[in-house]
Amino acid sequence: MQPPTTCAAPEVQLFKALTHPTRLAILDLLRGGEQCVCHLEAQLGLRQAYLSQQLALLRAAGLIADQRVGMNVYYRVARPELFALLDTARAIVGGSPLAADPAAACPCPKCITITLPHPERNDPC
Amino acid sequence: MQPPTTCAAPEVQLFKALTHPTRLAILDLLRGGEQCVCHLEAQLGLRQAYLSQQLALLRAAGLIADQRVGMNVYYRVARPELFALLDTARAIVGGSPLAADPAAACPCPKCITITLPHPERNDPC
DNA sequence: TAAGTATATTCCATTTTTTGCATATCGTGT
DNA sequence: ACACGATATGCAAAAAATGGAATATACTTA
Repeated sequence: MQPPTTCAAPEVQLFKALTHPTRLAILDLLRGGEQCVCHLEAQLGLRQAYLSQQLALLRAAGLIADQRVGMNVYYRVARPELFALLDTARAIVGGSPLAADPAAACPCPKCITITLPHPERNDPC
Repeated sequence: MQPPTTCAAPEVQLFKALTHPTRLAILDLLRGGEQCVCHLEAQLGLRQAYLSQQLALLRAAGLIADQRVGMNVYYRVARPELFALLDTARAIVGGSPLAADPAAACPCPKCITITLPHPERNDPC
């Protein structure tokens, strides 16, 4: 409880969720639509448990939503305005929307079976 | 140094500067134009030293700029896009742009001499 | 039901951030 | 030069974020 001048400011929680390179990278990967965890894991080259922690944080902040399909869990951005927010932020600091490593192919069975020839963009498996 | 997938992400620094109710309140007070420190001090009801620390942080982040006029220092938002960022953030989390306490009049001589009758908006003294 | 795969959670040590206090600095007027 | 008002900075204790390891849960398939 602080003086009435320093209000609760729910935006703070939103910004806190965004103060992390990994979490920003995750959101960027979700620009192309929902992605399964294994995809994110492969593209970012991070350990599963660690990635799951960050996903849980973003989920708790209400920024992403998950949907279970068979064996996999697909995540998507819950509020599309988030992308506008990230774009504005980049316009201010002059950053680039993350160069998703095209060489890192997703090892999940879904992607392997389909064998996409030109992974130009993040395709939903 | 992290794997190439987790890039430096300068946005993180921007968001970090925004993860604080006081700093958000300061930026909101600057919506109406530049304000002297004593103004912010009075409106927010915070100790001067503490406020100055937050201002220094925002300054270091390149979000605000200061200008010395006589005895006082006036701060203004360096990147107007910041307001768009804050607006988008509020659209996501559903917050209000801070109800600046109209009862708290600025005690600095500049404001007292002018004796503004209707402080409806943040006027630059 | 049992095993296997995909994803989540909990615990913990380390590092970073926060915040209040004391004090320093800078410009102004006398 | 001196004192004063306005603002800034350094420091230390408390609080929070970070990232790793082990482990738990939830489907699916056999």
